[in-house]
Amino acid sequence: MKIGYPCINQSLDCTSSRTFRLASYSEERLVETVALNLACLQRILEYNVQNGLLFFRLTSDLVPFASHEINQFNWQEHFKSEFQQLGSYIKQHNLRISMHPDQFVVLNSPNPQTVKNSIAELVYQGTVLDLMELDTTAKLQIHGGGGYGDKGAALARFAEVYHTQLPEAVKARLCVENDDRTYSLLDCLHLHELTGLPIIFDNLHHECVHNGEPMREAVEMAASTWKPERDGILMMDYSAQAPAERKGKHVQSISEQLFHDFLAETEGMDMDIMLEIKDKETSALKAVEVARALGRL
DNA sequence: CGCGGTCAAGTGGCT
DNA sequence: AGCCACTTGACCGCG
Repeated sequence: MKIGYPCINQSLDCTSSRTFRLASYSEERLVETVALNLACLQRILEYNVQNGLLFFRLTSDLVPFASHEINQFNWQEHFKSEFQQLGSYIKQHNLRISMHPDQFVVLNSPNPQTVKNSIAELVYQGTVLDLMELDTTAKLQIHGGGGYGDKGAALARFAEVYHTQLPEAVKARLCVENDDRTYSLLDCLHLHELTGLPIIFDNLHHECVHNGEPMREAVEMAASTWKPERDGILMMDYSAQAPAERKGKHVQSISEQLFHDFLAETEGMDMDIMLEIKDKETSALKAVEVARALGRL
């Protein structure tokens, strides 16, 4: 089991998510920003290794406007050795890596332009992992997309796009996550049957939208969709509901008791856990302690 | 130099 | 009908 946090480290004085406005786009600005982002990413990875945080999600902002038509620069070639060195460090320390294309990536949209943009974004993020020379256990996680009033038809459209439009390099890394309002675990299983995509499990989303499966059973169902030799072990997002806030909103800081309870409920199961909690590595470090005390790490 | 409106992109639930 | 949240704030113009 590996534990981690997404994208941003609040203890360091750098960010790998630097970007700029489209209006101020220039090649010079792009090169400068990517160089700073990659340098910061190396520092974050070193922090993670030193602190036993072996699972990390790379920010989508590593290369600003990477899938936008304004960006015609060959950043892949220009930063080839930097990516390769980052990948080498990742492999050397046996880190698990994921990326999470944002809400604009909708493979089942009725709008062909949206689908096209979504695929371009997936190609970009897959390319980052390819340039790092990571195997296909490094994943790209997306949601099912919109429901459009007919989830069955929407999932069939997703599968159609998957089979006819996605490059193999993307398909090999893609996984789909249950979301907190449209696609439940069972809906994702349906999509898994249509495509073979592994399901990345989110416990808080499952609490929001489910079909009565107890937590342990739900984790087992998601885990069964991962082919160990291709996908590695189950990845999951862990969070808890922010008290007195809108349903699905993430807590500020981990409840060690709730996390302990979750680990107890999934005793004997192996998975890598991404903590989607506002205070980032602070909670991740606490989670590592809880897992260690239970002999899970 | 700090504040706050705005930022490439989609969707659906809530007010 | 418009706002908000989403895996994550950061940028930049203005006072």
